[in-house]
Amino acid sequence: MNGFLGTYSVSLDDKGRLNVPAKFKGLLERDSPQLVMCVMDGFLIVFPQREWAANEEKLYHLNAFDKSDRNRLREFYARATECEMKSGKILIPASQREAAGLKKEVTLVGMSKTFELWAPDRLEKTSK
Amino acid sequence: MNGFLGTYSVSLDDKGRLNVPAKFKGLLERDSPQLVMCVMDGFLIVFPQREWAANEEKLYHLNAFDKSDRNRLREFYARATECEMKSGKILIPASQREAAGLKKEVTLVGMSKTFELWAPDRLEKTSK
DNA sequence: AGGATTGTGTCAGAAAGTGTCATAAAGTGT
DNA sequence: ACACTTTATGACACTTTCTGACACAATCCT
Repeated sequence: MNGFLGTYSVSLDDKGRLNVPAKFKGLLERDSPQLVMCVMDGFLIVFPQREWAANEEKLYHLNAFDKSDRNRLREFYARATECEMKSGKILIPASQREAAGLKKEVTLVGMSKTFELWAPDRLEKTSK
Repeated sequence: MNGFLGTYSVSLDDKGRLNVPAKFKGLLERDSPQLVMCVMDGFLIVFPQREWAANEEKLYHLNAFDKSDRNRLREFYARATECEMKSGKILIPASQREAAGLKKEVTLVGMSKTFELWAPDRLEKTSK
């Protein structure tokens, strides 16, 4: 597999779990079921664990005792949550669902190393 | 696990104890229940014991006979308290609660190696 | 000592998260 | 086009986690 590709429309179950499409499932299983889900402006990005770690490295030069550096670190970490694919599903925490305006229907967009979760209406607006 | 990630809203009990979210609890249990809690500008930082020690090392290069270095050291140590997670909870000393303006609701922000405790209104202000 | 304040363990009910399965829908090979 | 396989959905039962409260222990104060 070449990474996460394509657009899928899936529906969340009663507890807010996302059923991972079979094609993505394969990728996650090979790597690891560990994920980090991160709020961006109005949508969510899902990083496989390894990919998240790679992004985190870019922050190592920041000084946690410096006020403005610390603010930048906080922005990054505060929006993230650890998740796991369990029984082929990913539970999207209530706070993240809300941040991304996710109701029942969710559009999933592959972005190679990561993938995104969108409320269908929001995606439509940005792609115009 | 990737360290402390995400934002949680928790409420203190009648004695000012914080109920540690399950995801953070796991991390603390693996390391040790020993913590150091430290007042920063208007919020609290919680260091797992090991992380505190690592940070302390960074301060060794400061000169104990230099006035401004000494002031920085004093600030750092004077505001720190040792704590422990007991029965899955952390008691936040009254003085720290006051310094951070914590009432019933507390927002907990993961910062990878450490995490922060905020009064919700204060956090909102700084993130703007 | 007695009373107040602060700290600690525990538990019940509510809320949130998890595993599993039956059915429906979509995809595949011949 | 058909039978068959795989995948997705919705539902249910169950488990874990969170909250608020209570009872008790330790400490401090006068």
